[in-house]
This record gives sequence, C-alpha cells and structure tokens, in this order.
Amino acid sequence: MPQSPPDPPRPQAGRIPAGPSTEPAEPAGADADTPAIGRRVRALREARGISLSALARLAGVGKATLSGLENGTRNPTLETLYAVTAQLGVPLTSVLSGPAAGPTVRGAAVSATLLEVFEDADATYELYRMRVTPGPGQLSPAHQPGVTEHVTVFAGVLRAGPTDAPLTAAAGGHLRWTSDVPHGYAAVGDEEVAASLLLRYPRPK
Amino acid sequence: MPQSPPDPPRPQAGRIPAGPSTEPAEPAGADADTPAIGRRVRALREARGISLSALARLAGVGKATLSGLENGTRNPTLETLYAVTAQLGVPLTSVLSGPAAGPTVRGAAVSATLLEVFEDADATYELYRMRVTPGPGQLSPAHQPGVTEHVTVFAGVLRAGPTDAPLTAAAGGHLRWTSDVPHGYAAVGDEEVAASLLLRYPRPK
DNA sequence: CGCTGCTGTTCCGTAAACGGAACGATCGGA
DNA sequence: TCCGATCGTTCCGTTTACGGAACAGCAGCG
Repeated sequence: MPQSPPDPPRPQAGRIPAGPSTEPAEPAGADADTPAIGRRVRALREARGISLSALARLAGVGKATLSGLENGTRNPTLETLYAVTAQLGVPLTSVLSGPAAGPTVRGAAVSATLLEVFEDADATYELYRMRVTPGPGQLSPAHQPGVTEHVTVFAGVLRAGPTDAPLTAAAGGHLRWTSDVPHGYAAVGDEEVAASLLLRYPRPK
Repeated sequence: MPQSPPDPPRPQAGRIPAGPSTEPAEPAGADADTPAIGRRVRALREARGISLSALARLAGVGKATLSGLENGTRNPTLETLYAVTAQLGVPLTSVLSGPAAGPTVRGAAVSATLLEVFEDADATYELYRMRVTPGPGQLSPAHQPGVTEHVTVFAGVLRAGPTDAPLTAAAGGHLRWTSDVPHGYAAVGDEEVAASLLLRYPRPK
C-alpha cells in the first residue's frame, strides 16, 4: 500500500495530542458551519441597512431561502450563497471561514480588503486591510448613525476622519471617529500608507 | 431613499465602462463557477493519486455526487463541498476562487499556505506560500513519480531538495528537483525563510 | 479466455433546497 | 383607530441534489 501524502505538510491527525480522535482532522480554519455563515451574512446585510426582503429580491432568491440561510436552518447551494454575497459586495470566502480574506475592492486612491466579519454582544465588525496611495484624498459618504471607525497605521502618515475635522497619525498611531458624517482618507507625503480599518456597526435594535 | 454604502469603496457598478450592463457587478475575484470548482477538486484528487470512488467513500458522499461535482453538472451544497475538500486536506476557500488563499497547514519547522490550484495542458499545479523557521530540517516523504518542486526564496537562506543531495539558495534564488524521493527543507542561519513553493503534478494518463 | 476487482458514469427513488404565496407583527400617516 | 406598506417567518408545491445500485470499460491473473 503506497503512502501518498504530497509535500506541504498535510493536516495530519493529531495536531495537538488531545482527543482520542482518529478522524481525518479539519483542514485548519475553513469550516462549513452553516449557522455561523448565516450570522455573518445577516451581519453584513444589517450593517448595510437593507432588509431581508430587499436583499432576497436583489439577489434573485426567495425570501424563504434567505431567511433559512441566515438562520442556519438550511444547507445552501453554492449558487445561492454566491448570489447573496455578490449583492452584499463581498467575496464568497469572507463569509465561509472567519479570516482568510478575499480579493480587494478599490476606490480612487484607497483599496481595502475585507479580512474578517465578526461580532460581539452588541455590535458587528468588519475588519479591512487598507492601502492609501499618495494623491487627492478619498471621500466616503456618511454611514448610519452610531457607526465608528478605528484605523491603525502601520506605515506612512495618514490624514483621515470627518472632512471638516480630519485627524493625523503616523506608523503605530491610531485614529477613531464616528462615521455618520462624510469623511475621507489621504496619505500625507509621498509614502503609501498601510493601515487596518475596523468598522463597528452597533447591533440594530 | 437613504443611500447606505458603507465605507470601504463598494464594488460599484461599472468598474470599466465596457458593457451596457447595469447589473450589480461581481465582487472581484470570488466566483461560483461550478465547472471550475469541479476541475480544481479533480486536480487535487488526482494529484494525491486517489480514485473518485475512494474519495467519495472517505468523504462520506455518494460516487454520483462526487462525479457530478467534478464534472460541474451539479450545484453542490456547502456540506458536500466541505466534506470533500476536508478529505483532500485543503480549506474550502482554495477551490472556490482561484487565488484568495486559505488558512495555513503546519509541520515541524515548516508552514505552507495553499494559495492557488491551477492547471495547463499537461499538468496541475499547487502554489504555496511557505515559511521555514530555523531549526532541524523538515522531512517530506516521496511523491508519485514525475512530480517536480520549484522553490523561489524571498528572504533568508534555504537548504532544500533530496535528502542525500540538498541544494541551497538565498533571497532571489530558485531551486528545483524531482520529488519522488524523500526530501526536506531547512533554514540556514538564524533567519526565518520566506519562499514560494510550486508543486507540479504531471497529468495522469 | 473468463473471472475478479477496480475505475468513473448513469439510472433512479428519496430527501431537501428552492421560489412563491400566505401569514402575523410593526411602524407611520391619514 | 384604521389603513397601507414593509418587516421576517412559515407553509407548500416544484425542482434538484443526494446516496445506492446498476452499468460499461479496463487491467491483472489463473
């Protein structure tokens, strides 16, 4: 019996000698936890302030389907899940496993990659990796009331915040503001800015 | 009508003013292209040298299901796709969109993250991002005949290749060997090694 | 030559994911 | 207070993904 495992170290049973489990062992990170997927979809939808009915209509799926998906009572088809995430403007991967990220979405001088969607007792969060290239600042419209933004700068100097009262931070610095007003991001100087962006959406209701 | 779009620039219809399409526009990168997904699953399976029947049995799904999945004639359920990818030892995300990567799989001093699975006329490839920490070299068993490994070193100094005739390369260097013999990876010096690893599996038959 | 064991595909009945319609609950305005 | 609109859930008939069995095509062996 030829032992086959290819090169990059396979998951291998027993990464921690804990369980008596001889099962094939999970492939680190990704999961098919449908309830969790449903929660992430719902979090994204509510963060965008659109109703279940509206999203179902936009995505071309039945309300029953979307309801079941969000509540984790169904085991959605790829086609279904894709139709929904596409409408939410996020890659399919961002609702599957917690981290693992997806492709990038671009604006004028700003690009942001959604790394993770998660939640605690009273808010949902979207974590982005962000790059701001030198040039005219990027403007964003206001969010719903109560939304706050947290930016941590890794490299370069960033001027960001409400358009009428921007803040500035260099590498290692942190900025925070409530983003229910127009606001923007701009690199100060010639250097490109690398930063993380955390959006906090208070839980509706 | 309140305009809602959250902060990080949303996909926005019309990233290139090409089509007369007013559709919502795809979320960059991720796709639900079932035939492509099927091809990637098949590529992974054949690379590991296991039969459709065997994989179906291991994953606990019907042969008909797996056959239909690989041929793109079905629209699989998340549960199904997960059962299969879990058995293949790869994260779900790595078969969904081409790139976009998944979580990391670890060995002793080596960690490798599967970035992409793709294929050309006569081979399938698996591309990994690889990190080798200083310490005793990691050993890998032999692959099937004909498999070649290509390593490009980004940082640090790497000694890798067949156990009885290892090769060495520094940042910018490239290594290649046929990996049907036991082989390993080791960091030279105190520095951690960053590298990409490309496995080439000649197409069976 | 059969026979055995395997490959991957196709057939088929069952289980379940699907979309549409009906439902109770909530909210805002007349 | 009543009405209309919209919210999210539930009911239901249709569609389809599911697993098991039957199938054709090969390879090895007596």
